[in-house]
Amino acid sequence: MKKKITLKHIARELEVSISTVSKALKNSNEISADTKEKVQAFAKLYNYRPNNIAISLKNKRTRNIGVIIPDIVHHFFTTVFRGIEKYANSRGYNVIICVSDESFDKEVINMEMLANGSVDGFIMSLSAETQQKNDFNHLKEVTEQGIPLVLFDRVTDEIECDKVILNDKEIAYNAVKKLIDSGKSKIALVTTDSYFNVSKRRAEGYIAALADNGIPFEEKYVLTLPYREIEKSKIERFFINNYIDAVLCVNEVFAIHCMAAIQKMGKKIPDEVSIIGFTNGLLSKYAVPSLTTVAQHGERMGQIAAEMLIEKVETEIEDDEDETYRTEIVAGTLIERESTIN
Amino acid sequence: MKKKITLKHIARELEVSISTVSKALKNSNEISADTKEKVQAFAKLYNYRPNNIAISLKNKRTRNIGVIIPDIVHHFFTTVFRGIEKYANSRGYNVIICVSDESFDKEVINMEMLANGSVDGFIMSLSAETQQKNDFNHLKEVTEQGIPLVLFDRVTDEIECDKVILNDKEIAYNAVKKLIDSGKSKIALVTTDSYFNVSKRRAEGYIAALADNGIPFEEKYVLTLPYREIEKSKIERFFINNYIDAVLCVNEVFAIHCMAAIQKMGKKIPDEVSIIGFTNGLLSKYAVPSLTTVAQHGERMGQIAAEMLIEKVETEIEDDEDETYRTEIVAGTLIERESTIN
DNA sequence: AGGTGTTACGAAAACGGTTTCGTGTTAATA
DNA sequence: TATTAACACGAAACCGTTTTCGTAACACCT
Repeated sequence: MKKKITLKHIARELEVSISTVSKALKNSNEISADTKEKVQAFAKLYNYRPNNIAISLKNKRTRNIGVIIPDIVHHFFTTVFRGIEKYANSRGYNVIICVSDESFDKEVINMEMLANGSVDGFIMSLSAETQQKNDFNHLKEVTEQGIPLVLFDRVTDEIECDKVILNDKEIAYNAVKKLIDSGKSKIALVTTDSYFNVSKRRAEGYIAALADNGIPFEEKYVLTLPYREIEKSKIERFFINNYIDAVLCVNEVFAIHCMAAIQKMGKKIPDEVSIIGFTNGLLSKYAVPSLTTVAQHGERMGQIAAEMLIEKVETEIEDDEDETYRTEIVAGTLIERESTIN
Repeated sequence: MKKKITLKHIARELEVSISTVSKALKNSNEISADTKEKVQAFAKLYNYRPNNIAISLKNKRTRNIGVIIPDIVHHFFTTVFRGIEKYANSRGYNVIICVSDESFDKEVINMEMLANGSVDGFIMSLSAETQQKNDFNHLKEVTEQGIPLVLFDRVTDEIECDKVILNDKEIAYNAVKKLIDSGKSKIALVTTDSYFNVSKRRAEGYIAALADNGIPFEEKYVLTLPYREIEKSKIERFFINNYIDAVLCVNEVFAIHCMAAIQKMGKKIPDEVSIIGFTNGLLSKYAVPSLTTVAQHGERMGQIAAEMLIEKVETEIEDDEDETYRTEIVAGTLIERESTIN
């Protein structure tokens, strides 16, 4: 077993001091060409690599980014994560990931674990429970310690920090507009509980589009589903009890379920009922008929979040001047497929 | 901005030594009850938390696990990751994740980055390129340094370490057997290039099942597709040129594509053509007809991998006794849905 | 009074680096 | 010949912990 070699070993072996070795490896011009060559050759031979932990301790910078997301087996979050990871890596950062599993407590524990020196900053999307409780003290504590934080998708106004979100309202508006333009008027909204900010914003777009086109908003056309454990029968009843000719769903899985329920009733998609979902994942692409959907550009969101975070991490903030925070809005794209009329 | 408080701060404030503070916080009985109380109260008041990095440096243990996977936007890998993360977290470990993006070079770079003190051990699944090149020196170097490594799913015989794999051959055998039992005999295999060990093992099961049931193996019934960028026309031609009544696909996406091609020809699934895939993801569940598939139990695989790794990480190996390695085999489960005849 | 034991604490080394500053040696300059 | 500057290197502090070891102060026993 070859143990890792340290500066101390090299120094002892070459009968120089540790400082000399350190400087020689950094090509410092304090050190003679001779010595540098000797040290560098030796280091190369024994494959010397500096210990990251020691460097982190010294520099008070870990080059680690903490990412906290509600779920990892989830298309949108994984695409965002890919964007983060790619960009962070290209900048020499590693990513530590924690999954809150939609739980407030886990989110808090994970943040606290990572906040004690393990990471230089956080990128996160709030858990369902956190949004419901509306308790953001763990975020406050972190930012008060001067640790940068970037929130994406599931954000909150309560915390001042950089944010990346989709233009949820506008794109939902556009989606509904498209349904209306294709002749639909009995348009349902299938959504989650309103403590999801994202769903709330999408609902606003839905309502605005109806209003602007002279279609009355009807409460009964809104179906609210739990985030997990969807009851098929509830969906089926909804479509049986309401005459509906188009549906906007706030995610892909809801859309697929709606599609199944509608097809089960013997209605044709898109002619009798059109469907638009959110999250341009595999399901939308491979569904039969394929699903018109809002691409959220998760990878781009992730990259932007990582850019913003690293920017903050790497710029020393002067104590006197106040921080400024940005909210970056990514425009969704409506991907038109077979579930809507062209 | 509240800066993080350290032992030194507490010591100065309370006019005791750093060692006393450290011991007091650990409830050492070297310290008087009075002093302990004082220190602990102060620490609590100022919300003292020890610096992870300093502890890591001191203990030469990071409580970080490095996970290197080929892709993150991939159902199977995310489920495995979830298993790893859950278990690791419950044991007080954090997970640093790197994505090799199926590239050998990235895999090497990522390993080297993490091997210099950032993690206590690795869990990984080989990139496509690594399997193709058959070059595992980066793995050797890591294990030679005494850093534990657990390989899952895409493993190699070239490296001695703990491994977790699916019973690919057996479960493929069972799947094909099921197709045969339901009256099928023209059974196609849709697979990836054979440098994927996983595909190779599944092909063996396929061939064995045919042989055991007196069905001749025919090369022309094997369709090899690239891992990415699938050409639909190639699949369609395959089914047009060959009379086939059942298909075994080594993954879900291939299965969905086959299904589309078969349906396009106007053939009925499962009566005219039955399909079985691997990876029990959303696609299989929500496809129409829904897809019979082999559940790989990714989350369990992940948990087992994490257990094995942490076990190795936490047991000091005596230099004299040799290490022993295990290969844990997880039994897949055939989930029967509508794409096969019951 | 001398020896022994206990209690309660501090000094210092260690983990593996970086960096500042001091200094001995040599060469160039006045 | 004395002064100075450049060069090449080492000592030591520092990052924030843990842990070993030494010891002052006191009590107890003979």
